[in-house]
Amino acid sequence: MAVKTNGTLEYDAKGLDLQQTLFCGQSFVWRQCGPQTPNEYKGVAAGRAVLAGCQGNVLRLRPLEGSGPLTRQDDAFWAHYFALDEDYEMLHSRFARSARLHTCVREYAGIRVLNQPFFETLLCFIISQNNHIPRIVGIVERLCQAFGPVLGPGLYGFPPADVLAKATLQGLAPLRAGFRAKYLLDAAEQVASGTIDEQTLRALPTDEARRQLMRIKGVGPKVADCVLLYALGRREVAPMDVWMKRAMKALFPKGMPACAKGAEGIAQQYIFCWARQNLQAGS
DNA sequence: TGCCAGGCATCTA
DNA sequence: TAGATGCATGGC
Repeated sequence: MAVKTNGTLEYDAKGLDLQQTLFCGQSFVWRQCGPQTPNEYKGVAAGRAVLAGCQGNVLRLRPLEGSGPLTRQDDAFWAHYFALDEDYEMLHSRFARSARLHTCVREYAGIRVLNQPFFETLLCFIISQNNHIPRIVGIVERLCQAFGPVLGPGLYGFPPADVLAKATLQGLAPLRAGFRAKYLLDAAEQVASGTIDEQTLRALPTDEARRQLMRIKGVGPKVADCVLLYALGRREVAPMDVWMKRAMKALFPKGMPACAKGAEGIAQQYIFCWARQNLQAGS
């Protein structure tokens, strides 16, 4: 039980590194707090707004100004969001069987693959296509401000699908999302109408779930795999973007070693971060 | 100032 | 069916 009497949540962080996890490119909804609290981050997911910080091996979440105390429902939600229910110690020991993966584990041991809300993740990765991370963050912010619920002073959540589905292309123009605006509308319409249903996707085999996701305009293999990995808990898929391909080629010229099979999602999250630091500078 | 980005849809051969 | 091209916008 992580709920404290002062309305905060405290967890055994189990080695979680917030900086590595929140800013390695799997989520676009977290912001670093001011210079006074450099190790604290504010974020919103599923209409829940928190300040998150790690002290030693304690992950502490507290409500943002204007939102109420955190509850038992928040407790379960955030524990799963930060993957505190996954056995990373076991995964690390599996990765360590490969010399190269061992390096990834050593450098990025604190990275967790987050379990993010489905519709939010879908929108974020539609926005991400052919785009830069700073601009993705900006578009997401404007999307929430324009269509999301007010959670506190200057604080907005993601718009629900039915709200966004009622918007028009003209209405989305201030987001400056470019050609992606029509894709956002199609995603919202299909989710709002039930054509795309999260629970149905969860029950489907991964390949079929991917096919269903790709019926949304603007969702191809890359975006679908990101949604499968980050929102639907499919750890066997890989978001094979440019960096990933480069990293895979650099790390595993003869293919992924057998020891990493079954955990590629997490392994590749490590590789992704390794690639961002090492390949960006060197290639 | 111009290239190009964590893709995808559409067109053409 | 595979390869080429255009897309909106803005970061760098």
